[in-house]
Amino acid sequence: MKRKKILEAAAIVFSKKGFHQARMDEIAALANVAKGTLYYNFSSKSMLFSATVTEGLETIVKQITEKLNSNLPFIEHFRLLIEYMISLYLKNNRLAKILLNELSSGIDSKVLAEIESVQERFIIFIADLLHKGQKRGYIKPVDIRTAAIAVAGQIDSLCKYHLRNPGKISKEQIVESLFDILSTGLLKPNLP
Amino acid sequence: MKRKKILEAAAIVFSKKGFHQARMDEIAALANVAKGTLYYNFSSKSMLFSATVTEGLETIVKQITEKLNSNLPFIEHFRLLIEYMISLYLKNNRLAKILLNELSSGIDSKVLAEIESVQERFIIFIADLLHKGQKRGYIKPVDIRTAAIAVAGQIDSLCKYHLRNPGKISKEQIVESLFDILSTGLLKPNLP
Amino acid sequence: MKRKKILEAAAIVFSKKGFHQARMDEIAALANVAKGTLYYNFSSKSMLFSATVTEGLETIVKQITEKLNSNLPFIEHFRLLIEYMISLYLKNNRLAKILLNELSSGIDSKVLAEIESVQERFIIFIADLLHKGQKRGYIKPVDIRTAAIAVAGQIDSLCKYHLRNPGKISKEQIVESLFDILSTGLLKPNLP
Amino acid sequence: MKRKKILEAAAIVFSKKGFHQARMDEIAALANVAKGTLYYNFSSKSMLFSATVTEGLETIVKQITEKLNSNLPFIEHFRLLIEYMISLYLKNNRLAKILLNELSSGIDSKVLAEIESVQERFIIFIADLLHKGQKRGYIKPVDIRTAAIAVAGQIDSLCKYHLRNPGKISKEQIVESLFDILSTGLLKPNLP
DNA sequence: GATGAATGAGCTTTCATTCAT
DNA sequence: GATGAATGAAAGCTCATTCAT
Repeated sequence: MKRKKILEAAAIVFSKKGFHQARMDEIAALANVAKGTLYYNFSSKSMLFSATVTEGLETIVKQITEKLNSNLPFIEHFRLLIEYMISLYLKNNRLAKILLNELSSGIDSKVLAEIESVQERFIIFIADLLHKGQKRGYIKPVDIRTAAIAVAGQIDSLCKYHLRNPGKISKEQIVESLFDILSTGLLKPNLP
Repeated sequence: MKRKKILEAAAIVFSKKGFHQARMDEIAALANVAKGTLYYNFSSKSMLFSATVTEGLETIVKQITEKLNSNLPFIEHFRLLIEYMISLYLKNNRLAKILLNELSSGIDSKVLAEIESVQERFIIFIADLLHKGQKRGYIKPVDIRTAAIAVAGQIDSLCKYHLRNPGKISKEQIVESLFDILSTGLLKPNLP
Repeated sequence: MKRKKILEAAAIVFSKKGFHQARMDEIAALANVAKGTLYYNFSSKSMLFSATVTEGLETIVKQITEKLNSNLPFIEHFRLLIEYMISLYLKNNRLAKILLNELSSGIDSKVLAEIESVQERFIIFIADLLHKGQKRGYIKPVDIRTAAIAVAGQIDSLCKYHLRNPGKISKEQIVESLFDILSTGLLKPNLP
Repeated sequence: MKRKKILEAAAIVFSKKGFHQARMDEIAALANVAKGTLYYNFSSKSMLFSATVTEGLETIVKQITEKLNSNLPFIEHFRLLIEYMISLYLKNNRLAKILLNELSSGIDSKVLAEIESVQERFIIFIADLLHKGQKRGYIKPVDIRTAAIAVAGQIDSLCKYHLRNPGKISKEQIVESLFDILSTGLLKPNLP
């Protein structure tokens, strides 16, 4: 029905403009729906935003989890994770942007908390994957949560750059660099 | 005179609220200046934003450069860079946030280009530092620009997390983790 | 069937909120009926209001008339009238408020005329009772219509005050004061 | 300046339409002022309403008090009070209507309290006058507050009727009837 | 007969910008 | 140079009304 059309339009507009710059008029027009219909389905702009983000994360996490149920050696697993998260970001970047960025002031504190919890769930999801690798002896004894945040930050900034400057870095380059840096770091081995 | 007071107030308000949520009223009040005075000194909100960001970067770059003119061994240099950028972010996070984030639509395209170029200059600044390390044989032959972006992304996401969840990660932890990951990566050495 | 449920709900909501503040949603919910059903039974909000008021007055007038068909001495009759109108107002204050107050602009002029005529009928009803007393020699030769309006006004303001400030004046006090003032006035007799 | 023009326009519109039906657009147009100017001078519709009522009462009370500083015999004083309140109502009926009527739900509770306190002050003002008469032996030992409310109610309903049905009752008739009823009541003296 | 999802005109409010002083 | 009262376009939201089922 119209609810789904609205959520799709909302994801597009919110991710392009951010919460405050997004206009209900624009979302309505894009969803091909009257403005009142937005409010018939969602009680406010904040609630629409919240729904957009929440329902979006479910989709993403489900997609990643499905892909990673393989039984590859860990390194391959690790590379796949990076590759897949980047693919998802670029394909789905509307939501990713929101997930990793939008925390402007001025949103209902209730909704703000909802968004923060969604972000937290995403970080936890990455941390879980890293944790498994650590238990199996593949990952150094770093703080897992910190590492997860760092990974998310790198993905975000590289993908944003890619999207902002089309052509300057290819997707493959991003995956390669990220995998390289995350695997063995930036420094040459055997330094004094 | 008033111009300086305005820029200081603008930096505080813009970084706390972002471009669109910042209100000229608030900036004027904080600068202890009449609203008309903002327009006497800057032709529009966009231009004030542009000036704030540009003049802010100069300060930051100058501060970092001064600190890094030492003749330490590269590894120490590298650690210092990370440590100092994080300190600056946390101290000065107002501007850092803008530098690393704000790219909302709705800004005059002229000003948008200005902001993008400021961001680019910051990336280049990091890339330059990495490049020197590479030439001197300390850094692996990765793509320097990609690495710079990744470094900026990690700093951004870790610092944001730190600010959002006071107490969960200490500043020292951030520096240590970042240095560790960036130096030698996440994976244990000597894996098959 | 549903029509009656709607009218009951409408009386409650209209008298609590007044015409303009009452919402069709609320009436429908209270009547346990879909919003469309309101429009199936009444062509518009104005017509629903009109029906609510008109059918309400009939009930009230019928109730008062029944009570007053006694053959008491006029003074008792008069006191009873006052007492009963106040009881009705307080019990039924939903409609009374409308009858005595609601004349906001913005109602269809047709409906407005209907309401005015209902109010007029109520004033006439009181005037009739006074007129009978006058014919039988109990009431001074004042203008009957004016007196009726004054009586209605006193009842209205005292009851409103009673409802607004629970506990400050009891119902008995209202009846007593009103009866006293209306009977013999405020001034002491035998004044120069 | 514009503040005064706005208050005048607001009094006209609020009293004609009531709080909820009054439109900020209409007030702005009547005051010959841009809509934004309303909000430059008053923080919200509710606050504008509050200011209109409060500042209006001051004027009215001042006017009545001035008139009543005479040293006439009490009966004349009493008649003058009635006559003057009615004149004021009819002349100034915009505010009087608000003072005696407007208590719709949906106003900020803060403002609602303000209005109620203004109404209370008006009742107290009448009660004071009656009290003086009582102390000097002119008024029967009725409950003063109740009497004041009854007086206000009569004035309100008679004046409303007068305004609604131009020509049916003259102003003099209203004064005469009210004075008569309030002085000696409706009943003939010397009844069994 | 009855429903409720959908509508859109119209409302209050915000805020960058202007301009007379 | 500096002010701040005034502006008006544009936003979020409400709600009587309609109509396909």
